[in-house]
Amino acid sequence: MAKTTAARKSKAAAPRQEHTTETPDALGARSNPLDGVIGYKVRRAQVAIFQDFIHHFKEVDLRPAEFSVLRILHETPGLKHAEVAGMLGIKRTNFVSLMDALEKRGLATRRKSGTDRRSHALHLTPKGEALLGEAMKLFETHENGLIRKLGGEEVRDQLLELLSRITEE
Amino acid sequence: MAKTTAARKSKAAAPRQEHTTETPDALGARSNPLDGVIGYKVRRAQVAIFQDFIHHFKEVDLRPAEFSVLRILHETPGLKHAEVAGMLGIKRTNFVSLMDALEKRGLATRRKSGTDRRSHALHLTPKGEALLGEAMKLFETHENGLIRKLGGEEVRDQLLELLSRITEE
DNA sequence: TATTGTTATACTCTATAACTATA
DNA sequence: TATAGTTATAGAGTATAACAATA
Repeated sequence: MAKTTAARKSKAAAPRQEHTTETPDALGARSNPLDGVIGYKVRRAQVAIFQDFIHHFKEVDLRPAEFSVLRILHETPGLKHAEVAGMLGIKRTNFVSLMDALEKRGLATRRKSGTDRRSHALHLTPKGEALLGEAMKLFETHENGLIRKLGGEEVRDQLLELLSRITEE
Repeated sequence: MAKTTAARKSKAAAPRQEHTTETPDALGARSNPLDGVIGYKVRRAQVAIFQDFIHHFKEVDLRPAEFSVLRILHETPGLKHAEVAGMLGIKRTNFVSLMDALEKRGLATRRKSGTDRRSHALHLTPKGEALLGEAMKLFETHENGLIRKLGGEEVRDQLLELLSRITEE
């Protein structure tokens, strides 16, 4: 691997394993000084995963965020806009068009809440439940492909745990 | 529902203790069915890292991709558009405006190549080298913060290795 | 013919301000 | 006053088609 530029000295105790992977100088991928950069690697992985997702989900025409909304509303029906947006990690203002699209396709609905007439209780329609069923099969294929690449479910769990350390605070 | 989201008892990846955070059902962060999804976690981590990057790089006004270009041209001067774009993982057509901005700020230059007059040899200016020097210090701070969160450089290397398994193929 | 840089364009994702209707 | 949903808008990031100069 590429020894991130200079400073790599701190904590002399850390055993420096040499890791002799001779990364090939392929087409658009010559070895570059970014290979040891966490953000770069995470972004490249995210792009690769989302592309694979889109590829697998072509027949149900769902993007990652849309699929996530369906899953959330399936697991916890009746949530409000702000709640679902929060779980997705997007602004509530950007959730509107997302929910519009799902409603327009007849996959989800907004019901006026009885307790607070400002908010909406969000639910899947039967058609939404049916499409989610289809989508879950495609998701299994997609996710299992990733798990296989990683080396199994335990490695997957290990990766998720490491990523949580970055996200948590 | 998901079979993949089951079994979650793997031992932590690295030399780091159990960290008994009883994940609070905080503001926009109630426990949700996406927590075991690789793509979701990777995306959340990527967003968090980039936000932290932007925050640290405010005083040099460089976004991740721009900083990456400076680093690449510092390490390997004379590369062509298509080569740098390939290392960044973006289309060459989208690299043009990125390079335009760097050139307009006087940080990098395009020189006509002698061997192939279609292409440009890209170089940093002295001003670009100087700004990169400043930026590298900010980068160290940013990156060291991530490494500390992860639990050390070995854990970082472990994460990079797992992410490579996804990207490689 | 193929490739390099380029323009134009469009679509997605994200971010901010301000409005409305409720509370 | 504050909150939930909404609209409008602007900025990045990414994708495709097509063109001129050069190979």
